[in-house]
Amino acid sequence: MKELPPLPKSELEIARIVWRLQEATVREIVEELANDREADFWTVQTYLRRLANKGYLKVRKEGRTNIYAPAVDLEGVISQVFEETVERLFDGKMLPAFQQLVNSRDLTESDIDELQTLLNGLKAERKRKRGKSK
Amino acid sequence: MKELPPLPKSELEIARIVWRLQEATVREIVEELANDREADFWTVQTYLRRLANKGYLKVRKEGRTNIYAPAVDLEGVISQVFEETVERLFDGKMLPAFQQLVNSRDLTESDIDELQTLLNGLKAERKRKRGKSK
DNA sequence: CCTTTTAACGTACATTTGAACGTAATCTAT
DNA sequence: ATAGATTACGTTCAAATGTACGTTAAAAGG
Repeated sequence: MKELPPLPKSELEIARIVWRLQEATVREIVEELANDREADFWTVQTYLRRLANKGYLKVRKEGRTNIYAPAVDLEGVISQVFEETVERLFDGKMLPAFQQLVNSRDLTESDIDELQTLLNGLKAERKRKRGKSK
Repeated sequence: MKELPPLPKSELEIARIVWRLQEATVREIVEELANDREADFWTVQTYLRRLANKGYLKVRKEGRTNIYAPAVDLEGVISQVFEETVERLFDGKMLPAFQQLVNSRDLTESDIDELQTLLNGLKAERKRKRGKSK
């Protein structure tokens, strides 16, 4: 995915709501936010316009109301932002990031089992790929 | 750890160098940075002053030169910043963050084994704790 | 058709962040 | 002792970010 302009915290928060709703008006997003925090209609509207200008969202008009929808893939954006953080905090190294992730939580054995299952699946996938490439 | 003011990218970059060197002058940090990027003495100096004012670093003077040293624990700061990101991108959920971490890398089998070993150790630790609490 | 309500666009403002300088003071070299 | 080099502090500036409003226009209601 082409790298888009930086995505500050509040814009990311708004963008994630649009991704979750798949499309939304300003009013709908304001209502969604009201559950967590107070946000003026005008503020949200500005964020949405900035996101559209940056290329994260696309807009179509219905009557006088703008409908905002994702213009890029959520996974790609999350990946980009997260990797930048891992790079910045851990020089991109997975192990310390992973340690930070698990050590800061009270994991149950079943949580751990779930992670191990994931890793086993990854391992099997690597084996399959290697088998095929030989 | 008491929550300190936000730590922007460039300040974090400088702070990590101080943590690595354990203590440093402006000049030493500028030299350290020169390997990666161009940075004016004045710019680094400003960042260091901001970090000290925010409580991340402490300062002592030797002659006319300030020596900067960490005032808080690196782990605590990394944890705070990383957790904020996981909260923001994944609503604090470990599994999607973990998936993002491993799926964006070409992990070898030995990488995966290393992660498994870590998780096994964690599991054993959980068992020991539970045993003791009974 | 007129009035009221509400949304969009352009714009404004404060703070934060990235980046840097000017002057005074201190240290080093001669 | 003086000149040159270098550092600190206070300050400055631009861009980014967080937040919000005013006027115009469109839709809804009467």
